[in-house]
Amino acid sequence: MARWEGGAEGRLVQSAYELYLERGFDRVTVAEIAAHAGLTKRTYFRYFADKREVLFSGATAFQDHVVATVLGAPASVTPIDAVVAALCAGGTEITKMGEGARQRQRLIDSSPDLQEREMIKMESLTKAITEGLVLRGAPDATASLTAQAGVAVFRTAFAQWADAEDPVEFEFLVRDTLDDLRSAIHPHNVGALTAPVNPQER
Amino acid sequence: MARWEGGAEGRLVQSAYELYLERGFDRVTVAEIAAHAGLTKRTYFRYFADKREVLFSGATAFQDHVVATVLGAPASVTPIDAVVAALCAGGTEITKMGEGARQRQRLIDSSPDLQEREMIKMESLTKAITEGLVLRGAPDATASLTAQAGVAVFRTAFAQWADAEDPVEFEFLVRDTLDDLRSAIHPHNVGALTAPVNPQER
DNA sequence: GTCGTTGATGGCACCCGGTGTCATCAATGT
DNA sequence: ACATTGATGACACCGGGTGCCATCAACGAC
Repeated sequence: MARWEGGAEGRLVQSAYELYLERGFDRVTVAEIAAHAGLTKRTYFRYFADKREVLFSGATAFQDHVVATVLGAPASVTPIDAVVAALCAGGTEITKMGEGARQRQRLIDSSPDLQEREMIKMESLTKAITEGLVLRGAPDATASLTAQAGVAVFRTAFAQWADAEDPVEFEFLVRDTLDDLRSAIHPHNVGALTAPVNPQER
Repeated sequence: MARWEGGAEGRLVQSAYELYLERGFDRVTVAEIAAHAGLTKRTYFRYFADKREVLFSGATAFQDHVVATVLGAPASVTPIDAVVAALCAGGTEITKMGEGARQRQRLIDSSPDLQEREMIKMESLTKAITEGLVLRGAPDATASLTAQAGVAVFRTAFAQWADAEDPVEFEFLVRDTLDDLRSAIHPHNVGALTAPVNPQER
């Protein structure tokens, strides 16, 4: 029996990754994960709220780290730069996990259920960053939009990193992505919105 | 028996809204929704993939409409303006539902499960818009970031509309929000990212 | 008119995710 | 030795979701 051998939570995480990667998320039952870790289904649900949460155990730590970095940025740094820098630093930590991080991302991308969960984690991250920016003195609307933009940059850059064949510096990807976003949003033709604002019927 | 009375899907949607709004999403069972519509649980799952999907039956139509509007915009319009104009037009249609749309949004905001589903619908919308922009000739990265920015603007503006006490013109909210995003992203201090890129330890 | 065919529905058994409740067992302190 | 505490197991239960087959109305062919 593995009972009382300690490290139950870690064993559950390990078992979950092994089985999910081997068979796919929806072809594994919670009871199997628990048994593979020498535990039972009931014990699994004492550590994780549901079947998906075991893959997001590090999410709160990541979020707290990012928010702390935002709050620690000098007041002279603009909100968007503070957010992007914080996400860049946090993301760089993740990329140090190397192939493991890529595997996890591929696993999440393979299941709609897991994508849903990742989306809401990103939403939670966005809201936390927004609060941090408000604490720094930014207006509510600015804070929220800045957080959303920063997270969009992070997601895009991280997806590129995970897809890349050869190892890439995450920081460079983030910088380029932020530049891309800026030029994509830049009002080349001022007032272009006003004229064809209602081209409804075809 | 309501069997063979037709309009089964519509009756299910109606029943779901009534019960969800009355008791809250997680205090209603699918069997109850079906019974309230004179049908059975089994029939419910022939029309909707799961318990949540009944609240998102119009999502694909909205998405298709937005994408079609993007594709129909003149080539002279910039991607971001095309996306925002399309989402503005689609959103204006939704706001015509009035209090019903607000009720639905409050319902979704009251349940994490429903928020997850809404997130993935927004993600689907973002991907569809991205494809549309690529068809218009935009580079992949630009298309994706533009779509994400546009959807962020839409979400922010719609949330403001749903929260507002007095009736507001959705188009004005969208315009203001896009302006806010632009100024939030604008590089006031060029190069601010390079210096404190790694303020990790506190 | 009767007879197949078709499509929508009901009924039922089943699996699995998730929870409430209580029993069990090891470690620890007195 | 004994009580306490905390983690675990065992079990019953609910509800979401599915596979499979039976049933029934409508419709067309003859």
